[in-house]
Amino acid sequence: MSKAELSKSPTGRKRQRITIADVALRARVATMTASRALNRPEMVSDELRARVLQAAEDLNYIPDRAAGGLASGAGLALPVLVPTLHHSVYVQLLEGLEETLPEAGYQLLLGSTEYSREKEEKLVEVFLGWRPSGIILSGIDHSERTARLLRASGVPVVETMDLAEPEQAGLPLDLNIGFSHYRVGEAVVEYLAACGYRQIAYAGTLTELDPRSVRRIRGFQNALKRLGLPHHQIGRSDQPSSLAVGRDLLSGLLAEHPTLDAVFFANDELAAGALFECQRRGIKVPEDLAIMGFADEEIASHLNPALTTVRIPRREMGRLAADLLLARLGGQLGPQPPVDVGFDIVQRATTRLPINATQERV
Amino acid sequence: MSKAELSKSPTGRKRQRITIADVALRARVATMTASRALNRPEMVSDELRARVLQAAEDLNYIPDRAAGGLASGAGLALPVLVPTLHHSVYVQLLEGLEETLPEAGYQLLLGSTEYSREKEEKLVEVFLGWRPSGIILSGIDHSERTARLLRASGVPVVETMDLAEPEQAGLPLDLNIGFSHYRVGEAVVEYLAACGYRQIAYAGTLTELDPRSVRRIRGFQNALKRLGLPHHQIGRSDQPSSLAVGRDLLSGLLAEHPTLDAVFFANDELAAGALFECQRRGIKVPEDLAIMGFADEEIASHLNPALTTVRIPRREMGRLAADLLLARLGGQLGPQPPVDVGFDIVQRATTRLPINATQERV
DNA sequence: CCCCCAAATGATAGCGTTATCAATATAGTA
DNA sequence: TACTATATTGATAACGCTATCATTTGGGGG
Repeated sequence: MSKAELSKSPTGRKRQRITIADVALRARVATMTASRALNRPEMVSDELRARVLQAAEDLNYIPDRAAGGLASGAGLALPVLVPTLHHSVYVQLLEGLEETLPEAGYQLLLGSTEYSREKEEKLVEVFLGWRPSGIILSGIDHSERTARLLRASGVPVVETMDLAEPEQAGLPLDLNIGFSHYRVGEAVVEYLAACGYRQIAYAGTLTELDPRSVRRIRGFQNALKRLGLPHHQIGRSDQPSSLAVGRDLLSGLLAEHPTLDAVFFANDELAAGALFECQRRGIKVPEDLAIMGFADEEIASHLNPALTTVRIPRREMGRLAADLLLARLGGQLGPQPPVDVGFDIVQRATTRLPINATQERV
Repeated sequence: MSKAELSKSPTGRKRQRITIADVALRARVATMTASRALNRPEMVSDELRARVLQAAEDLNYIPDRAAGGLASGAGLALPVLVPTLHHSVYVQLLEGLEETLPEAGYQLLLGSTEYSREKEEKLVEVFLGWRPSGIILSGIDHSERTARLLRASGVPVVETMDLAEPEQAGLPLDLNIGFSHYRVGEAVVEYLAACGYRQIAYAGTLTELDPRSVRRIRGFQNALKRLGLPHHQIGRSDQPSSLAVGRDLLSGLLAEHPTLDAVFFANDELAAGALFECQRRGIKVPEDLAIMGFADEEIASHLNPALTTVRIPRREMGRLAADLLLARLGGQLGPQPPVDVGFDIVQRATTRLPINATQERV
């Protein structure tokens, strides 16, 4: 293919990319016909379509999505914001989204907020510049500006991994699918109490910063109060969660409250770290101390003893979020109430069996 | 702000987005001045700049990156392809990239290939449509079409996580920073042999499909041969790697080769699964069986006993890849030879100490 | 006090596509 | 055979932004 064959720009601006005009030229058709041959094959005769396709292949033509989007007004991008990629929960949420969205023609743009509202705000601002068709957020707590920008943009929003309660005025922003962290906190206490534990602690990271932690702890404390159990034992760390932090949290709690009989960790990674520490110290689980995790990541079922935890349907949440969004994008899905996907307590071997209960699941 | 204040389109095409024209109108300046006030503040007088910024804020204006990119010819996107997000290795590689690239104004677009060349090809095609400034790939093995499209596009490419050897003609595509999987295979065998192990097995997933595995195994086998050790023990699985697969691989290998004294797993997750299985079966590690992992993920140092593994500088690799790419994008960085970041064997407690050696690192 | 240069601002023309509507060709109908 | 409905194809004008070049403004030097 010679340079001469390229369509040339009248002005002096740089010009290098193979454009649809080049393809059309080579196929001896109008650019519009080339565009149609590529995007709406059924509108073009077999012969021209073949010529265009061949020309495109010959020239290694790749359509410019930015230009296409500009012209058609169609959205191209679908940003997804997650707090971190270090928890398999979010990776699996993504997988749920990826099952449907890309094949519907949307490009997922990933951003991680590191649990920071400021970062989230910045990312939302950046991504809104990419003509998104919609946007998928984790959690329902956002900065005022984030909410304003999103509302002003008119872009459909899906908030996942948390549930807006009816009493939270103005929430959710738009679509919402998730589960109640408050109720997780409650349910865990109820479960541990049913197993006969009395000195129950909570241990987590970013306990003040992450609103989900805050609500989980609130549910946890309220349930303790309701059941007449002590409620002052909260292990906190401002580090991002890791096995090492789980270990430290356990050490800290045991140092302060030697009489603890159960600890609920904010995720399985922390719980696993704590369990490793117990192994090292010779603390028997669950005889000396019960441990519960959260999220049911793969490691939970492989630990020795296997970790009792809370299962959340994250892949399913991703799928449902995708479905909701597609329905909205497709047309006539109006405002929807929040969808509660719930959660289950997965009983394994780091807690003793509830009194009057049989094993729920392994 | 009333609808009437919006600049209006002469034709009947849909029109809704707040554009820079709206901002300019409100600030009573030309659109070009508004553009400059936003992008090259120093070129505009204080007064006008203030008016424009205020107007933009009032209108919740968000610039359309696609349009901007189209007009300026500047690249906006920087796609990163990784095989999976389930291994922290790749997440940390990403973190290394994120340290520099976003603040240099580039938007990272993430794609996961699931170790499939076909998926990679498709993703490359999609991403090339996004006017990328560059593109970052994992591995040096790509389909013929992938290579052709990339070359035709003229976009700078960085290949990471693997190293093109001089004898591999035509490789790398462009920039390359990584380490040699072949030499990892060799080094592990040499290390285990130095510890006195004789019956050494390799266990991994996708051992035929993933060229990195293939090369690692080749290095492994060649070293065995060179040292006069048996070389027929390879555990394979076609599942994506997981703790469960690690456990199964261990069971399979032990069933077939009861005399094994050491197993090298293709990653730490597999090794951890195997270790959990040993705990369950009462197999003593390293007395009855030595286990080695690969990648030095966080869990390695927390397992009991702590896992001997191979450390690869993935965050650093990400940083260096970013630096290389920025240098290339910035201007005059020409062709570069592959950069070898190397690897280290991290000696912990799942292998016995090498004869005539002291502990390297904990 | 006039001229020239630099700084600031504005007008215009694309960037690569596609929506829209006009033009042409084909086929079917009366 | 003339005429209209239908299927293809083509020309043109946006989409929202910025590069480029023209115009206006404000001084400093002669």
